[in-house]
Amino acid sequence: MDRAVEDLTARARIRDAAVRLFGERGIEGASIRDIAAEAGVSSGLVRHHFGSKEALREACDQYAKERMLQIGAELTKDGNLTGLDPLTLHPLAFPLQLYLVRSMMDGSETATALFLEGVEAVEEWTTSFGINPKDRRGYAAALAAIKLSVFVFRDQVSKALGEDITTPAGYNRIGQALMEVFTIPLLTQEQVDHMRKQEK
Amino acid sequence: MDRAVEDLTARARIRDAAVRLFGERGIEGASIRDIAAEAGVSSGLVRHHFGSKEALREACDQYAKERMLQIGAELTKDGNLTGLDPLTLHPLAFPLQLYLVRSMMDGSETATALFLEGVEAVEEWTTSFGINPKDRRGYAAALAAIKLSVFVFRDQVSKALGEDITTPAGYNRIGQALMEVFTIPLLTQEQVDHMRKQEK
DNA sequence: TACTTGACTACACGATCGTGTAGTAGTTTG
DNA sequence: CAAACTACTACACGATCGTGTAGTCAAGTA
Repeated sequence: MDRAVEDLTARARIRDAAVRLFGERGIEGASIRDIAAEAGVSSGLVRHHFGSKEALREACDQYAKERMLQIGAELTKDGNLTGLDPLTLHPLAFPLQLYLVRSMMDGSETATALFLEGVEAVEEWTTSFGINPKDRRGYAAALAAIKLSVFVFRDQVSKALGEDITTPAGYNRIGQALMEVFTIPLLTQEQVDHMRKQEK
Repeated sequence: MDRAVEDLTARARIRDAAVRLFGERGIEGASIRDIAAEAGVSSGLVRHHFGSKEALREACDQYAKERMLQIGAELTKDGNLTGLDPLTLHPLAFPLQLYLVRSMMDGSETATALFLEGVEAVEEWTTSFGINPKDRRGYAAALAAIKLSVFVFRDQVSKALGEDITTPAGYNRIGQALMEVFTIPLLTQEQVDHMRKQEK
């Protein structure tokens, strides 16, 4: 990050603090006073700049979405990312993802829209790479959810691995493991068909 | 469910209401008064039976974990489940999963312990089925997280599919899609190796 | 200089939170 | 029969919540 914290405007500091605290503690769990303290301003200034807590949340939604798209564009431009890479855990995206997941779980439309865009991106990716599942949409939705899963349960996964997956080393390890999931076929088509008949 | 709601003791009704509301709104988002109203009792009775909100949460943790293991045992006993089935979305497990995920995100040790047990179960499953990833532990952790992913983003996935995945029809559809993820290899081993070199 | 405007703070408001206290009704127990 | 215990309610407490109001201060503008 090339921006020093003290160089940011108060409004930006508030927004960054809100994304962080909302993401860490949930929307209900982070108070305006907490956010103001984190940003080093009075609680009244939060209201001055954003009007209400709900409006602050929407501003965070918008900002997080734009930043995520921006970061995604930059990383894919360098050509070192495929549609499957766990961009999710990239240091720049980390607090934004944390926030967006919380916001999704709280029913945010903006965050949900970003998920849907992700599904469509995966859909196009499978098409262009010649992957043809029977239910492309369902397949893409499952993959989009999977891309976020390791992130949502980062604490649990870290504990299982005995290694913090938010560090570069751990991030690489779980990334490799995730790749292996997509490399080793766990089931044969016959098994899947057999299961389908059994289910209801 | 063979138990009628009105037949449950007040304590059980409170616990069920707490699991439901904690799961839907998060721990901070559900007040003791909300839970009491949902259970049809006074807020004082919640305190009488559980002592404090934190103690109520721990009781819910314990109950949800036991019920999940119980349900899992019953379903696998019938022999119509493999280690990969999205038990996650089973009607019986649904509110429990909802709660456990929220509890995990709030740092619950009991819920995290359940996740770790899930990782170990997947580890044993891969071993007995002759699946040999380079990092078995990491592989199992990724799979454990994936099993929960579709569930966490059920609203988003439902919206992407235009079909509620908590209904039997939608549940089958996303289940099939998830199976396909494990059936179609997305990457070759060479691609994975190539990626590994690129990363850092 | 006088006026406006935007960033910012201090403080008080009603509501709601988790919790504490006191007490009632019904059953059990000696 | 009296004492004890359990399930349960009503109500009040201090703290904290989001929000509202009033005002300070600095910069720009006519």
